[in-house]
Amino acid sequence: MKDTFYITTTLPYVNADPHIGFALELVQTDIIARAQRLSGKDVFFNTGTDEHGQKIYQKAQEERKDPQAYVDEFAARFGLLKEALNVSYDSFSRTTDPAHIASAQEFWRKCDAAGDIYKKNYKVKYCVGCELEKTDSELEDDRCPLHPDKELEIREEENYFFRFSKYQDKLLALYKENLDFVVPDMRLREITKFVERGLQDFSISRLKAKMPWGVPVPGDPDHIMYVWFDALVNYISAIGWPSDMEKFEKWWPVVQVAGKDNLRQQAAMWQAMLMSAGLLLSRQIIIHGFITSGGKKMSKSAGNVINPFDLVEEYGTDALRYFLAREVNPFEDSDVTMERFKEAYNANLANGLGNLVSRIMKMVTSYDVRPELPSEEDVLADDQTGVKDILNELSNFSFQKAADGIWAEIGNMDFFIQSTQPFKLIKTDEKKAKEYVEVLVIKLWYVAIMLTPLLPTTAEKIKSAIKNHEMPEPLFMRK
RNA sequence: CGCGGGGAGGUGUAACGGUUGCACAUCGGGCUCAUAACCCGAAGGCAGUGGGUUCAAUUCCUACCCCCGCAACCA
Repeated sequence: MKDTFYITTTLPYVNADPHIGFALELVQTDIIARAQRLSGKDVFFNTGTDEHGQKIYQKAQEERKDPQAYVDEFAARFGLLKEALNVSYDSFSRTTDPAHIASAQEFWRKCDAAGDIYKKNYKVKYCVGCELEKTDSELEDDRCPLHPDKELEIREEENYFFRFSKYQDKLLALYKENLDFVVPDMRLREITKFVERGLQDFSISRLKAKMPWGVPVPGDPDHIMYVWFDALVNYISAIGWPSDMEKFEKWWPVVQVAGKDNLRQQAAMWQAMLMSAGLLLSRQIIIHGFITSGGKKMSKSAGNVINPFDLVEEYGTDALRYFLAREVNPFEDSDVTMERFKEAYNANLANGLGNLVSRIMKMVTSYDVRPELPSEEDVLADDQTGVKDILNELSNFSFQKAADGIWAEIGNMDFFIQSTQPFKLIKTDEKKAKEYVEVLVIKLWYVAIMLTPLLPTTAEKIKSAIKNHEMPEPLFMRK
């Protein structure tokens, strides 16, 4: 079995500040990456930013900025998530990077050589009121909601199209033969149904005269690649395709983590593009749900936006990681409110884990218990400790189940202290008391190792306190 | 008949063809090592509604009601 593992998030589009939905995707991906590393795999973890396209171009113009300066600024803001969420990515890909641009162009040539790219007239609906092109989903009753009294103009332009329709059967075969190609199941069913209904070729270029901010189409100076086409190629450009094929071969294929809004693009369009270019398909697509706030989609106007940086500021990195891993359903939409966050924080981190560490380490240090600890490597290799099971669950996206298992163990340990009462026994039977505390600290050692992918900093603090035989600072203060 | 997801104690949620589990909140008891934390116990759900399959359904099927996403070039 290949002992390398390549995983990536989607690249968020940089027309707004990072929000908690993307934080969810990053943390989920990071947990899997860390669990795989602990299991002994050689891991490559990619994320980055998608920086081309009309919306960015417009925004930059509105703010009277050079598009590159504009995206540089946003890329830096997304880069701050690395530290805020303590994510262990190996590569931060930006689609404006020259190597990526060259890769996207080579990819285009491959698809073109396969006969899958052709020119066609593309009809767009244009609202003269807004002076903007409109898509069907932006319209109400086939009219611009902002200018319902004005007729929409139909404008035509020549675009390049990708022969998506050609790959319908191959895609269906892929889904049928590879039942965990998309997880969860319901998303595989959803994409299968979608493809069964028939595919339309999609436009993959824009006129440069209208929208210059993108990757130039090879051999046609009048056209710019449509942002989707360019952005998807990042998954292979990030690992060296085509300039460093040795690196590419080492890591490809990829496990992709994406939101449910990205199902089609990742599980169908991108796979068809890979087929066209003659590359191996992705290994697996994991589709997470959305985070809602107060039962509603987060929006500035509703005033219910939850900013990941604010949560980290108030509760800390590991508290946010904990919440996203355990209190949020990895596949379904989940509601997040500040109340719920605080409740989960106090119950499980302050009163649960944090308090347990304090009570055990207090006894360890005052009774001077110095157990022999198995090495971390030995614990990871031992089937009996339950650590392996936890890592497996984390690798298989069962974040909640893994966390439930760890917190059940925390509960057991609190119960063990209560029922053996070493703090009382120390006065009458010192040897026995110390034996109990020794059992506890070894169990805590295992717990710390299990926690590593979920709460890396906290796990490190616990391990360090145990190894150094010292009372740690409180891990999570009550709020 | 466009596609898909969901309706469970005060709130939020998990699993499951055969005593509904967990967290928070509430009530009673215990402990003092600990972050007024921890442990034990109690109360609280006819599992949206009607029908069906089954020895047995919250779990499978079906109809209806309600909520939520998506419906392609919007990344």
